[in-house]
Amino acid sequence: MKNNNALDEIKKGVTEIISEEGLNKKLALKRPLRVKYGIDPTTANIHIGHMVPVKKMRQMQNMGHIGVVIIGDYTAQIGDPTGLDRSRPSLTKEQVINNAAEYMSQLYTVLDKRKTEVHWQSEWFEKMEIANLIKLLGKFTVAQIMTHETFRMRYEKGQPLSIHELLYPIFQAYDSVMVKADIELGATEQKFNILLGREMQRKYSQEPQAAILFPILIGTDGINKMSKSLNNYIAVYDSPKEKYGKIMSIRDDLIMNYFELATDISVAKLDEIKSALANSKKNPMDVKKHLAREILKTFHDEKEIKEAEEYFMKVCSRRERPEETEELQINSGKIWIVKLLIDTKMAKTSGEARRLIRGGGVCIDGNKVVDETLDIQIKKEFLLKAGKRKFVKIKPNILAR
RNA sequence: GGGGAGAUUCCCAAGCGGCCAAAGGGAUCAGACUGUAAAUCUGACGGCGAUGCCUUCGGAGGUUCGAAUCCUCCUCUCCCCA
Repeated sequence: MKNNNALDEIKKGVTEIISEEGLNKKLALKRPLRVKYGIDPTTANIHIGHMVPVKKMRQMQNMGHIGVVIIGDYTAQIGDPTGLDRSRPSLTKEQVINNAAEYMSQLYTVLDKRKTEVHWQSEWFEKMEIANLIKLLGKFTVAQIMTHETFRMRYEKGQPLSIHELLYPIFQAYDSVMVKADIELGATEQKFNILLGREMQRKYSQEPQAAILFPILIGTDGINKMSKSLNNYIAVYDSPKEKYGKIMSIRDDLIMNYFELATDISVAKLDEIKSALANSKKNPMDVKKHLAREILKTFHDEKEIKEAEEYFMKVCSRRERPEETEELQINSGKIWIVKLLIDTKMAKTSGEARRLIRGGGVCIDGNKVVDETLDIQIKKEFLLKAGKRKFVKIKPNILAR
C-alpha cells in the first residue's frame, strides 16, 4: 500500500517507467535506492530543461533515496549524439572541472546535498586498460547500437558518424554498473541509453535499473527541444527579468508543457488550468504570468519575482520606460546618430543602426528618428531608445574637451 | 587501392562563366496589430557617413576582359567496388 503511494508520487510528470513492476519491487526493498542522473560537463550553462529530472531526483531524496549524479567527463569528450549534435570542440581538463563545479552548484539549488553522491566517469575510465575496453565493447553488436534512432538516421542520410560516437551509450551504460544504479532518470530521448544500461547490468549480474523517462521540454522557439546549441533555452543563470520575459515569449500552446515539466504544481491544479485555458475562461497572458511566477520560484525569492513581473508589465506591456535606465556619459558636441547608436552599444554595426532607424525603432525622448543622417547636439540629458527593450540615458560630459 | 558525389553568408538550402552580396526557408531584429517579448501581417537581414566602394561561396594557385560557377593541387565528408 505504502509502495503504491510512493509509486503514484513518482509517476507524476513522467512519460514512461520501465518497468513499473521492477520499480515496485525495488521500492519494496525498503532500503534507500540509488537514483542515477548523468550530466555532461561540456557547458556550465544549464537550463530549466535539465532541471526536469533533477526535480524528480529531489522528490525521491525526500522519500529517503540517494541521488547519484554522474559527471560524464568521458562522454563529454564524445558529445551526446542524440539530437544530431556534431562533434564538439574538446575541452581542457580545467574547463571540465570548472564546468562540473558550476553545474553542481546549480543543481544544488534543487537537490539535497546530504543525500547526493557525485561520481566522475574518470574514476573508472581513466585507468581502464585497452584489454578491458575491448572486452567491454564486445558486449554489444554494431546492429544493437545502430538501432539507436539518431545513429541510424545519420547513417542512412549519409551524414558523418564517427566510431567513437558509438561508444557513448556503452559508456553511459557501464556507469550504471559502476554505481550500482537502481533507477536512472532522463528525458525520453535517453531511452535507448538507459535501456542499454539495463542490458549492461544484466551482463554484470546486477538487477537492472528502472528507467524513469520524462517528456521533452520544448524550447522557447516552440519547435525544438530546449537546448543550448539551438539558443532556445531559459538558463538557470538568466536573471529573473530574462527568465520572466522568455517565459512570456513562448507560444500560448506551450503553456501546459511548461507547467507540467517545470513547476511543482499539483495534478489537480494542472487540470484546473488546462480546462480554464481550453474554454478560454482565462486570458492566456495571465496564465503565462502565473507560469512565470511558478518557474521563477525555484530559483528566486518573492521580491525578485515581483520586480521581474513589474518590469515586464511596464516596459513590454505598457511600453513605458523602465525606472532605472542605464546612464552613459557622452562628450558634449555634435554626434552622428548612427555613431551614437554604435557607441552606446545599441547596434553592433552601422548597417544595423541604419536598419533600426529605417524600421522606426529609434526614439529620442519619445520622438521617432526618421533621418539616418541626423546629427545630434549633445548638450543636455536625453533618453535614447532602440527597439522595444533597449533604453539608455545620455548625459553630456562637459568636462571633456 | 579503384570509381563516383559533395563542402555556399548564423543554420538548412538554391545557384553551376557576366543580370550574384548570391533564390527560398528557419533563426534573429524592427514595425503594425494585440490581452502577452503569444499568434498574425509587413520590412530588414556581409561591411562601410553608402545610389557607390570593400570583403565573402572549404584552402592554395591558374584560365578568362570577367569565376561561387571552368582547370590543377590540397583538406574534410558521404556513397559504391576491392
